[in-house]
Amino acid sequence: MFPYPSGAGLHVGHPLGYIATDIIARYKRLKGFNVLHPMGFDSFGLPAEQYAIQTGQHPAITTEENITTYIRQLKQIGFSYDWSREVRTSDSKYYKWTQWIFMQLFNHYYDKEANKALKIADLIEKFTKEGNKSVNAVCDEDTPVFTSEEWNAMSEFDQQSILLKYRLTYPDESVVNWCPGLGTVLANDEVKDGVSERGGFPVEQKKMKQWAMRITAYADRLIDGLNDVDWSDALKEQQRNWIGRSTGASVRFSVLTPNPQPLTPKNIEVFTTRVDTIYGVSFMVIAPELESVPFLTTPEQKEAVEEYVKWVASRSELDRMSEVKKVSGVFTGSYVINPFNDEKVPIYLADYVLAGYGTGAVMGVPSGDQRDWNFATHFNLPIIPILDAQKEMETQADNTKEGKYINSGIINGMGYKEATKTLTTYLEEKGIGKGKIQYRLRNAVFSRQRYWGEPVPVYFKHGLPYLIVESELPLELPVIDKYLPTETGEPPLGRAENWKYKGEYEYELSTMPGWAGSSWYWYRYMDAQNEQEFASQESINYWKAIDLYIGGSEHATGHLLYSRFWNKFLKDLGLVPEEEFAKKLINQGMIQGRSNFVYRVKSSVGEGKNPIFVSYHLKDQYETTSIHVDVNMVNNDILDTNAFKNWREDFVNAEFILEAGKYVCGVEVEKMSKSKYNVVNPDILVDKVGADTLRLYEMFLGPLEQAKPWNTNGIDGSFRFIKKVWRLFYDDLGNFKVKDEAPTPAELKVLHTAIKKVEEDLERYSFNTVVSTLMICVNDLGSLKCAKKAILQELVILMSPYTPHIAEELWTLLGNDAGTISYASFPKFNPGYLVEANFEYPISINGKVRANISFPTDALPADIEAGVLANEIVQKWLEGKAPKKVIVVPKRIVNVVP
RNA sequence: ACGGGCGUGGCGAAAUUGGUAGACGUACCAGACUUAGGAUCUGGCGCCGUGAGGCAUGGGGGUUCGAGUCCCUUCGCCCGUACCA
Repeated sequence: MFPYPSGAGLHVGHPLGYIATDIIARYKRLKGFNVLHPMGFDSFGLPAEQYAIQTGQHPAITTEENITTYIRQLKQIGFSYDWSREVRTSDSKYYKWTQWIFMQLFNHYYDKEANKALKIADLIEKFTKEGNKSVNAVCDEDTPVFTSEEWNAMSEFDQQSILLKYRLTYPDESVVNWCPGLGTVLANDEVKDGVSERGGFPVEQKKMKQWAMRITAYADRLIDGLNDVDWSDALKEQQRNWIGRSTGASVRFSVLTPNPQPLTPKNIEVFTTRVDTIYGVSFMVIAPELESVPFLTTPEQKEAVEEYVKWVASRSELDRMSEVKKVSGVFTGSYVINPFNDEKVPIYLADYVLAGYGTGAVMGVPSGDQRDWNFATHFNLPIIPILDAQKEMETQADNTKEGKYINSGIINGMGYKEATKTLTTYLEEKGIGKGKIQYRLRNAVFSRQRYWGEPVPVYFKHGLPYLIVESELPLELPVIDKYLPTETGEPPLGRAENWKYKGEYEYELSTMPGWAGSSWYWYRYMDAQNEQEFASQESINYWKAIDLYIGGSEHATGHLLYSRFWNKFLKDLGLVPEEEFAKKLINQGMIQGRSNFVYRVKSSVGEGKNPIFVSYHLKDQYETTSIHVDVNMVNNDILDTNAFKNWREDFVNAEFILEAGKYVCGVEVEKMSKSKYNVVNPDILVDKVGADTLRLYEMFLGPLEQAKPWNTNGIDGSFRFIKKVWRLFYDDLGNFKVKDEAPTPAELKVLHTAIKKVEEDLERYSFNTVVSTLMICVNDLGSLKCAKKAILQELVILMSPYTPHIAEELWTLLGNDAGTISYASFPKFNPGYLVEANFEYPISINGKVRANISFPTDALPADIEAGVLANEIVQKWLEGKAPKKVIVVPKRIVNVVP
């Protein structure tokens, strides 16, 4: 995943995934593959704009500077990127195509019959010929049904308004997450616990006109496609939950109110996943936020209802979440009629029903749902058992589906499956409901009231949006002098002079969200310079999709979902070949900060006193204050006291109470942040120990997927490895000692054990164990005093994915041409060199093969042939040579080449 | 509450399908070479035991010739979602 180029530069957590992909890229190249391993920058975004607001500096300038830093840092770590393919989402040559894809979305609708996106032009043709009755397409709920005559008689305005209900991107008046602190709207995945993910500002619900993406059209394919990708279960499950598909039925209840008004709804529709419990309905609950509430309220209940609605509105998101268990609600005075048994059912308001999900109305079945049971118990509503297997109705609901139905009219005596089918059929026959699939996923808001993003290639005529002409792309971001919203509350683009299409029509003033540019960028890598297409068909069909994608799991319901959506859309258009854009995904674990502390003795603070710091294990003997200390002055938790004295003016005269002559610091794992002085910049490490050591160490730290605190305590080991490798080539006096002699079997064994292990581990993306293997190999060769060119040359190739710099240097020292290390030169494993491998023979117990007995080949007495009974072999072996150890390995046969 | 994952020495961790648990690295201890060492090399390093040996993968139980690995149960931790009808 490409990075957002932040002002802080690369920190030590960033390269983790990049090192891993670089290793795989280099390894695959060694094996002869053609590898596309690029890098780019997600360079539109909020921080650069916030900075611009504060300083007046144009975001393009800050972004450019940051990217320069990033590139310098990345190059320093030695990534083998093909920089000629670099992309930047804020480059107009790039966002031209982001805008182009937006236009395609505007020009397409989702056809349920074809189960793919089709051209709006085709839809118009259908409307002209046969209206929309026969059209089975994804559209807004309120889309009217019309005939071809009606369509053809419509004004341009009305026709365009209707088409907007079908387009895959459309302006929509909807409730959005408005963040006053940031002055923009946020997507659901950008809001965490009622505050903005970035900045932590409060977020409120507000009705606004916004561009939206009809991602819900792809809900099913987004769920189904998860079966075909090699992603972690946790991540797939997260996406499934986010999409939240539930299968059930919608049922329409007719309203019975003593005081009907013109705006009183005639029916209330509910969605239920348990239509089989319909005979157990004893009340209905609707969300207090629904517009129809006042029209369902009787005069007697008016006061109570208004009070309740007010109370609900006054409660913050946090209050609501913390009081989930508490039952609250109020009776409206009105009723609905259960269409199955004509029972009169009271309508209540309660805040456990969400306005935003389904229809905002729920049928209450206390016998089958715990929340409904709580509600019914609280308000003394009847609890009707509907299954003969249900029991203990006095203490809790029973949501199992076992048993036969009772008290249930047409489904009495049936089981769950049959009942559901019968009821759904009945609903559809009578026209009072239907089988329905409900999603939690909302259409994605696609506008940000911001400057630093892609302009939307749209202008407005008579209040309706029109696309600009394709040849006019890119629609470049205009220059403005201030980055705040206008005085009238319009987005910053409202400040741009002459920001009008053909000098006449208003352009869209909001820009695209951060995820626009990142939802297709991997295709641009395939053909980064193309000016005619976002990438040529030839290059797309050659590279197809991402084979290995590495990045944080925080993108589960954002980038990774939107990218899948856009990819499926592009596939529908026949522009890309694969349904899923990333076949294999690894979520790298977050690198946490590891803070170090010093402990200042409280009594040493004050005028004229020198501050005294006490070492960690002695601190309990004093009253102390713990102070964050810069981790860059600490090595293996031992403080560099001189550096510490020079760190801050008030510490110049610091005194220390040491233990064993050292100052030991305390440790805590926290988030990496400047204020905690625990941010480790890779530059410092590269200076100290070199890029190869950093790469090696980051991989050695533990499994890639695992979150772990950054800890440089073990980095010396990786550095020592590099030095040990060097000593295989040079003696203590600095003389080159490699000789062109034939390797011994022992040396070959060491090398080939390593080749086998490295290859196996890299094929299963076990990055950390490879480092161990390399270390063992170098240690063993050191013990053997091996300085044979044939061995060392292969070793160099083997370690080159991890430590490319030193490998390249040693490669040329061995007399090879620089740069030739990368071509199909991965050493071939020869099992014949594993001369100590065991032979295994089956042992039978009670006539059944239960085990194999194994022993080393060199212990094999000469007169034994394969196939002789195990017991006999063991006997002969015992006679021939005393065994050190006998290992019995059942049900396992290893093929060995002696 | 639900979903996903995890629990192994002082620490980071290995153990690919059930098959010699703790590889490798750190830290620590001892020794060698050294004016010196934050260099290098050698040896030791799960726990109990002088020893032979015994006990050990959060706890308890099970399957198996054999369990860190599979099953049940329980405790603890992390991540995600949160009244989704």
